Amino acid sequence: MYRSHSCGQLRAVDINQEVILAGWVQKTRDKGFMIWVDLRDRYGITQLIFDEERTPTAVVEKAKTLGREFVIQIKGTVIERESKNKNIPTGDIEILVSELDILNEALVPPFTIEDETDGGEDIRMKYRYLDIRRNPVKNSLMFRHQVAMKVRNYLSNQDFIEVETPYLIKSTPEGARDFVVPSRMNEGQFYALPQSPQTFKQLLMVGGMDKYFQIVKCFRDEDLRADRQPEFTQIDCEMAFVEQEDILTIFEGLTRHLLKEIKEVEIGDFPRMTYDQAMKTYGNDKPDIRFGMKFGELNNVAQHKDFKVFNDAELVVGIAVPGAASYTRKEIDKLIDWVKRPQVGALGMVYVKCNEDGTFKSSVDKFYDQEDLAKWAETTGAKTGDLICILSGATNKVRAQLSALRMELAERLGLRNPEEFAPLWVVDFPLLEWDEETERYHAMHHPFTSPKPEDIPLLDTRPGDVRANAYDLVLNGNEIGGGSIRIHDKKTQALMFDHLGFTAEEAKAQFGFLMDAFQYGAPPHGGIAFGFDRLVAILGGQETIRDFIAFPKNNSGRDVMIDAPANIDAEQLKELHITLDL
RNA sequence: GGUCUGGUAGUUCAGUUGGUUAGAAUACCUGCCUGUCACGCAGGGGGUCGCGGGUUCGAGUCCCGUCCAGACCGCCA
Repeated sequence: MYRSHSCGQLRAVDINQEVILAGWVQKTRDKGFMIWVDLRDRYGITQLIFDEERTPTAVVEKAKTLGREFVIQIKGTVIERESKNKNIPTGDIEILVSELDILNEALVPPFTIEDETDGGEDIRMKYRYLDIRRNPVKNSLMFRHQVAMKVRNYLSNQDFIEVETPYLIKSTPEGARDFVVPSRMNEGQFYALPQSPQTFKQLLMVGGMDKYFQIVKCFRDEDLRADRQPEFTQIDCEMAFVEQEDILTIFEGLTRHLLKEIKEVEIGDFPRMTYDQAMKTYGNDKPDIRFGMKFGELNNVAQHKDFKVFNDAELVVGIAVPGAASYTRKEIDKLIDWVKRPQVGALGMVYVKCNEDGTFKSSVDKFYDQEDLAKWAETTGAKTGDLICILSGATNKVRAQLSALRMELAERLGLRNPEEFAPLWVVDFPLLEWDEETERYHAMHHPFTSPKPEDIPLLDTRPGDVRANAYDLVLNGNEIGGGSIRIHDKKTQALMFDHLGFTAEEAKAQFGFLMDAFQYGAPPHGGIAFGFDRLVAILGGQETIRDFIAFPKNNSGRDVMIDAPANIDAEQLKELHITLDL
């Protein structure tokens, strides 16, 4: 037997018990007459004591050789501490050691295994197995497990069945780049790893599985971000015989359940907002509604004077930044520099200070009088003490820019409280999106999303205005889920492929299996997929998902621990009939 | 593909206008210490200043190139 108890288990009631513990040496405190060792495992820390009078000399001598992260096993007696430690659950007791076995020595780790480690991101990723010993990472992984269990239980209780779908599937040109896998047995051919199990879950609906879910890995060969990994996990769901309303209800229920169970936050009905409303009010299809700073469009009250910049702009729009009228000239200049960075790309920013005495001071006083500025304040909802920040230009660009500014200011003003949760549904997404590069429309969601029936006539005349039965669940400014009611008949699907620029042959080659299936009694169906890593991170109060993934990739998509990707040897390439052209 | 920031001891960082032997904290090693728990005290070892080139009497510091890391933009149906 390696251990009778864990290192987080023993309490005052266990005093006088003989125990066997095993774990890692967190720290030794050698006082000469006495040695204390903090023994750590997943469950906690228990203090061991070796002393001259009560511990066999040979054992004390061995204890002196212990280094950080040595793996040891001890036998001893639980005793009451002379001076207790109120900071840890096992702080009332310690183990008077009688036997000590060093199960494995350890090199000195390259960083400290403590909550506040001295190690940087890079070194911790290289030695991720050591990083996982630290509480913040260990707890994040355990937290992830908890969320996964709640999701499984909830959906299972609602009659959802978890079905595994294949990872080796077929590449399709739409959407993200595929990771491809060469097939040895099928010369010159490649599998692709799924970007999502989309078509398979639809086929499960045709198969009558009715309510399906899967916590599943998905793969996209695109550049990474703090909240984006090339392999990531989705809670993938699909239901048959449902309308949009049914899906929103069930998965609002799931989200509410998670917030209640995990965060003990009770949330009523989630607000809903159309895509158009979200873009107009927040410049963004995933608005963070934990705070205000709603957009005020100022065209009507700002394009009647000689200010050319505004008069030439498609959109003039501002936000009221609470309490920011006190910003100095220098601070405002820095803000203007911030919006002019290439990442944001504004050409400039007009501001209005709403003074405590009710007057306004703006950067465009030359053009506008107090009456004008008062209207701006009214439109943006600015109060005295606020600073109105105004951008102008092409509608889509300006909205994106002002949205970036809004988020940045909220961050700086501490309005993005990670313990506050503000979910909402964004609905009525456009079906199609114009792609400048390819100069054609492509599906905003994916090509299986159904258009709103009443908008179908617009497909030929104003394709950009066709709305889809598509919806996103947004939490604190993050898209945590998205889905749609799918097309379930061959005719509509063919119509969609046609409008997406597929020839009938291309559509058949790539999605013929789905079109075929639709001819054999496909039920109406729809679904949703949640970004599980992101959901867990947000519930855990973080924006970066890496600490919630056991072995994440770095910014360049590398696993620095195992050093992947890597070259393969000539023999493997030959077997796959692949020659490299580098 | 682009913008920005960074790379100096095992680790996290400081390093002035270019100027003596490159510092601090922590980790590590040795010794001391009768209740430690961020133990304390004394001492010690530890550096290809990412890499390559250039300017200069002299480069961690300035210039050019390059590699790596991070954040963001593009991209992510």
